[in-house]
Order: sequence, then structure tokens, then C-alpha cells
Amino acid sequence: MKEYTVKDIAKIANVSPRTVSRVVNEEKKVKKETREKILKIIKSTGYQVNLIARSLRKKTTGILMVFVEKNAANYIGNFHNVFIRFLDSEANRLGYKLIVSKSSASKVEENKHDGFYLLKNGFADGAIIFDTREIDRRIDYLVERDIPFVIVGRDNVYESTSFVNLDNVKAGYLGAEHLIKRGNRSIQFFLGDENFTVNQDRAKGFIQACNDYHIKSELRHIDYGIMNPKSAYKKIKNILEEEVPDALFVSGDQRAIGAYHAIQEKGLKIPQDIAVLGIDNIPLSEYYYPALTTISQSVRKMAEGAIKILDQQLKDPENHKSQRIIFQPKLIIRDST
DNA sequence: TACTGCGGATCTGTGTCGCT
DNA sequence: AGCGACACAGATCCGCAGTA
Repeated sequence: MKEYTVKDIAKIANVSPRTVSRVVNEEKKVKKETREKILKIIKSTGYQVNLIARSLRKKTTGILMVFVEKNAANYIGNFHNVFIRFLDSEANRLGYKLIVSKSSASKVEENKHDGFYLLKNGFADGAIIFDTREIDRRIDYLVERDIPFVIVGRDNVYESTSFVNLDNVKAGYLGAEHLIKRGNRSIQFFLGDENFTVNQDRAKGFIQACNDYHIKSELRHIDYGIMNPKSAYKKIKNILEEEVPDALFVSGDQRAIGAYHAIQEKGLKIPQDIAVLGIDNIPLSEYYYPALTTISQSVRKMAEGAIKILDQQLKDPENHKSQRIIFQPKLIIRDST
């Protein structure tokens, strides 16, 4: 099938290519009849704008690259899923398209198939990075090349970077405090990869609350490396062989489902025998049985904030300054605690 | 003849300017 | 207001002049 170009449409409509371009881009100052005639031809020919040519001329693509950590990429959990959905709808609202790509905090640019290669070569205008670590090569890379980006998480290395983040120290604190206040004394805390700043911060808040409420150090345990429901299942299963803690605090609602399985398999009741508390408030969590008590992050507002910051950077690169928005976590009490 | 190096044309869509 | 002419984005291709 023939691929039509503006020239073809212009010829058929007996106008200049520039006029067709005006119609396609919904610019004003085109007579109603002319516009309708051109739209009709566009419809019948199936003409579509050549995005590469447009990007060439405009020097922007309207594409934003979303990077999730490579280790997490084979496990993009429900939280990422929900977050990216909000990012996408906000991006679309402002006229951007999103592309999700895997990446690694330890190295970039080794793979010609990944998003950094595309970004560097002008196939995207800016980036959003998830799952940051204290030392994150991806951030170095973007800063060095002066590529606009926003972090979902935090960064303490550069002053110039922008991010949206949950107050994760507070989230850890809030969770521990809630469990302690409901009488739990032995608490197990499951966290993901220790290198992620989010987990470091949550651990910090957890320990702080335990100290403030004088929970003995032998009664509180932190386990890192709980990356998915399977590892949560395995870990709590092992723990339950030895002893039953009063409460299990799981960073990530989705992982809590694995813990539920092991606990119920053992014949224990939630929350009577062991309380379970999550973080994220993913949409599924209220349908767990019993419904999961969790710590909510305002994902929609964070996503909107991230896109807004990036949009400002792209529209006015000269005057952009670092913007950092910290969102407060909120305890959602349901039936599992 | 075989090859190198260079300038200009090409691709498509749009910014700018100017004409009616 | 409504439209067209021209120039241009950047990589690549093509043809031609010049050299070995």
C-alpha cells in the first residue's frame, strides 16, 4: 500500500503542504471548508504523519522514556504497573507518549537495545527513573549529558536533580508504630534489595520507631532481599518453623500475598496469630482475605508531579531548577492488623 | 581504470515570513 | 484571516572532479 505524505495530500487537495500540516496539527487560521476537505482526504487515504520527519524538524519527539531497574524488570510489580498507568495518562494529557524500558543502576549504555541508547540518540526528550540506588550510574549518565529527567525516589548525590518521593522513613516509622500500638512486640520486617534507597529509608524509619517505643532489638528483625511473593512465602515459611512473630510488616503489598499463603498454610490466623501490614495500597490489597492493612502512597499525585516537573524542564530548559516533592504516607487500616 | 573526497540532492514535516 | 514560498532539521545517497 502506498504511504501518503503531506505532499500527496496537498496535491490532491490542491493546497500547499504547509496547509495540510496546519490541519494535521490543529492550527488555527485554516478556512473551515479547506480544513474539512483536507480531513476528508486524510481519512480516505489513511495518511499518517511521519514522526521521524516531524522530530527531525522540531528537534523533539514528544516521547518520555520510563526506566525501571533491570533486576526488577523481569518482575515489574503491581505498584510499578499502577504508577506507570498514572504517568501515562498524565503524559498523554500533556501531549507526550511514554516508552517503558529496563535499565540498571550499576551500568548504562552497554546495550544498544535499551532505552538509554534511544534517549541519547534523540529518540526521546526526557526520562523518568524508578528504583534508584545511592550510587546510580543512570543518574550520572543523565546529568553528564544534560538530559532532562525526574526520579521517582530520591537522590542525594546531585543538587540539580529533581524527584518525587514518598517519605519512606515516615512509612517505615508509621508501620512499626501502628503494629506496636496494637500490642505487637516481635516484628518481622520484609524489604527488597538493600541497595535501593527506598528500602534503606523504610528500614531507618522502622528502627527509629522500634527505638522510640523501646522494642527490644532481639524482637525486631529486618530481612532484605524479599523481592517477590515467592521469596516472601519462602522466608516466612522458614521463620514460622522456628517461632511465630506477633506481626509481619511487608514492604510491598504484592509480596504480602506470598506471606498470606505461607501463614494460612501453617493454619495460622491473620491477624489473631500474626498481624500483616503492607505498603503501597495497590488496588488488589483490599480484596486480600483478610483485607490488607497497608500504608498508602498517593501514586496519582506523585505521577502527576513527576510529569509536571519534567514538562517544565522540557519547555523551559534554561530556567529549570531542582524540584523535589515529598509525599506523606497514610495508614489504611483494614482487617489484617 | 579504480578509487577518494566533496558538494549537493534527497527524505518529510514545519518554522518563519510575507502576500492578498 | 488564510494561505503559500522558502528554508531547514540530520543522515545518507549519488554523481562528478580529481588523483594515483
